[in-house]
Amino acid sequence: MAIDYKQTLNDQQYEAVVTTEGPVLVLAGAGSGKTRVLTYKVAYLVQELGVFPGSIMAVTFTNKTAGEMKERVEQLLSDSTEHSGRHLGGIWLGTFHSLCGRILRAQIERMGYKSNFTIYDEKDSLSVVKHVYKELDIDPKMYSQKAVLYNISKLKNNLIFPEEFSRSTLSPFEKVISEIYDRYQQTLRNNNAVDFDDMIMFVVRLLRKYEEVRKEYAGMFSYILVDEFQDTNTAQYEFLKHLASEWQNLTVVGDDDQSIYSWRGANLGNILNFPKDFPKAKTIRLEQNYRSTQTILDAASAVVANNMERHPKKLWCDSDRGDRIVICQLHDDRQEGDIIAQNIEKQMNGRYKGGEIAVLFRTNAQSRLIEEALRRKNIQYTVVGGIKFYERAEIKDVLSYLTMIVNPDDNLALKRIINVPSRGIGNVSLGRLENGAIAEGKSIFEYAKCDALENLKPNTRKSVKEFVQLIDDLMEYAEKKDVAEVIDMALDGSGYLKMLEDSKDIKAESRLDNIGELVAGIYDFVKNNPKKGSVEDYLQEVSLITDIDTWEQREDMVNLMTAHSAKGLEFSIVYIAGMEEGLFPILRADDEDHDIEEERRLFYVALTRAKKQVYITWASLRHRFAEEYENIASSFIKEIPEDLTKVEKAKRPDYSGSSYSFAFGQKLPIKPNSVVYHPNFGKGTVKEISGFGENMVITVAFYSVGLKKIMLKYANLEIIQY
DNA sequence: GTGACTGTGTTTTTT
DNA sequence: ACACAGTCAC
Repeated sequence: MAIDYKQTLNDQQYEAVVTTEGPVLVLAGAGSGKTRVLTYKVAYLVQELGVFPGSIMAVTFTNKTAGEMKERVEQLLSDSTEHSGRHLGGIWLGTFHSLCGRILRAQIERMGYKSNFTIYDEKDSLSVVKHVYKELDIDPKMYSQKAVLYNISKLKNNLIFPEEFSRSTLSPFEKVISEIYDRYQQTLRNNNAVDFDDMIMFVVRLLRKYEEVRKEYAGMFSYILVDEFQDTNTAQYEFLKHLASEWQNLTVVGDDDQSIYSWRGANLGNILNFPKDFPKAKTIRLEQNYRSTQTILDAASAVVANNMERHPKKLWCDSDRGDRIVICQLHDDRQEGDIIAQNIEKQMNGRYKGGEIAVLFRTNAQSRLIEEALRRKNIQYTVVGGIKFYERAEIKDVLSYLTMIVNPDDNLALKRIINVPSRGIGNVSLGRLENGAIAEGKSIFEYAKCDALENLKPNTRKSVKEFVQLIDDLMEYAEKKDVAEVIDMALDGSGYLKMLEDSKDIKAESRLDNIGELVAGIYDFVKNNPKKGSVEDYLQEVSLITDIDTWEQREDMVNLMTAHSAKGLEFSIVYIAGMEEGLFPILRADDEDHDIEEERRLFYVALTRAKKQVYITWASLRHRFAEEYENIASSFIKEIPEDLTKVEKAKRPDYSGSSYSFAFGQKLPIKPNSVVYHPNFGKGTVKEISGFGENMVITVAFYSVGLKKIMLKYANLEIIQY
C-alpha cells in the first residue's frame, strides 16, 4: 500500500515534503516534526517521483541521525508493498564531514595529497601545533596553543586559506597566527593528513577551482536535503551552494532558535539570510509542536522571546497544560545530586522507566556528583560524552598501528607508537630519526626504512629495523585480510597486548577492557560491511565517530548529558541542573565573544527536550576545582512566567549522619492509603497513622516485607502518591 | 632511557 | 582535585 502523505502529515509538513523543486527553507520549531519531514521527503522522492537514490544527498548533524534516518526511510519504503523493489542503495546520507571525506578520497590527489590520507582529530591537531611551536621556536606561554588552534579553525571555517591570510593586514598576534597556520598546514601535508576543518575547506576549494569537479557532483545530486541548517558554518554553506548549483533543489531544515554552535563557526546568518541568497526560495513554517505540554512550550517560548536575532514564530500545541515546572533551590552541588537521584528513584518506582528520564547540564564536569548520587541509589545510568572513547590513549595507540598500515607517512602516528611498547627508541633516537627525515625530505618511516641510520647506536638501529619490519608485515597482511584479522595481528605482533597484560599499573585492566571494546567494534564493522572491511575503510569511518553516535538509548537507564548533546532528542522527564548565573549562562573570565543569546537558545533547547515535566535545580554553593563558590539563580529562571512554575527550597543538608533526606513535596501530609517509598523496604501503602509532629508513627504495608511500624522523623520516606 | 618531580590548565559546548 | 606534559636526576 502506498503511503498516504496527505493523511499522515499536517498541512505544512505535507507542503514541505511535496515541494520538491527549487530551494525550500523549512523553519521548524522544536518538536514540530522536522526529522519526520526529511524522512518522508526522501521516501516521497524515491517512491512517488522515482528518483534514483544515488542522486539524493541528505546531510545530518551526527552519524547517529544519519543511520536512524536511513532506517526510517527504508522502513517507510518497505511498508509500501507496491514499490517494495525500491530501496536506498546509493543514497549519499551522512554528516558534512563524512560526505566530504568521501569526495576527498576520490579527488584529493588534485591537491597533491594521497587518497590514503589520515583524518586528524583535535588532539592530533594540537600535537601538530606543538610541533610547529618547536620548529618556529615560539613560547607556548606567550601564545596559547589552544587559542591559536581555535583561530586557525575559525579561519578555515570561513574559507580563509593560509596564503590569503598572510596577505591581509595583520595585528602582531595575527602575524604569529599566520606563520603558525602556514607551517601547520605544511606539516599536515607532509604527514598526508587533514584536520576536520580541512575536509570541508578542501572540498570547497576543489569545487571552486575545478569546473569538472563541480559539474560532476552538482550534476549528480538532483536533490539535496539538509538537517540542522542553523548550525552550518560558512564553508559548509558554500559547499551546499556549489552542489545545488545545477538543479537548485535544495531543502534546508532548521530552527534559528536552536543554533548553539557559533563557537564552532556556525553562522546564524546562513538561516536568517537564506531567503535573500535564494530569492526563489519557498519558506515553510512548522509551528505545531507535538512533543511537549502547553506549560513547557509556553515557558520555552517566553524565554527565547528575549532574543533579538531570530525569525519570529509562534509555536502552539494541543496537548494538556501539564504540570508546572519545578524550580528547586539546593544548598550545594552535592545536595543537588542527591535530590535529583532521590526524585528519579521515586519516579522509577512510579510509572517511569529510567530511559524516559534525562539529566542535562551545561558542562560535563557537573555529571560526576550526579553520577555518584545515582550510584548510591543503585540507579542505572549512561553518560553521553565526557571522556571520549576514541581519545583514550590506548585506543589512539592501537588505531595508530592501523594508521601506519594505511598511511605510513603519518609521522604523528609513528611517533606515538614507535616506542609503545618500549623498544628502546627514546626521545633522543626519535629526534635523530626525525632530523634525518627532514634533511632528506622524507617521512620518518620512509627514512627509517631506507637509510643506514648511522647516527643511531647499533642496538637502537636494530630496534628501528624491527619496528619497520613489523609495520611492513602488517601492511602486507592488510592487503589480503580484513581489519578484524589485521587488528588481531597488530595487537599481538606489536607486543601491545602483552605490555598491558604484564603491567602492574592498576589502569592496565581498564585499558585492556577498552581495547576489547574497540576490537568488538571492529568485528561488528567487518560483519556489517562485508564488501568494505579493509583497514582503510574502517579508519575512514572511525575517525569521524563520536560518543553520541555510539550511544544507545536504553529503556532502563537514566540519561546524563550536556544540553548540547541533547539536541534532537526527547525525554518524558528532563532535569536541568546547575541553573546558576555564571554556569548557565556560562561566563568565562576571558570571554571576548561570549554570546548571551546563544546561551539562551541552549536553555531553550534543554527545556524543549521534555515531553511531560521539567525540573530545574540550582545550588547556592558549588565546588569548582578545589574551591567553593557562592551562586545566585540563573537570570534565565526569571524569564519563565511565574504562573508556570512551582518554587521549592531544600532544607540545609546534614552531612554528619550517614543519610539525610529531602524530597520534592516532602512536607505534604500523609494519609491512609498514601503510597510511600522506603530506601530499604521499597514501596508500600500507609495503613494507620498515630502520634503528632515529631512523634508521628505510621504503619505501612510494604510489598516486600509486609506490615511495619515506622517513626516518620527517622524514616527517610518519600511519598509517591498522596 | 626511565622514573620522579613540578607546574599548568582543566570544566563550555563537538564534527 | 587531578591529570598530563615537560623537566631533571640517575
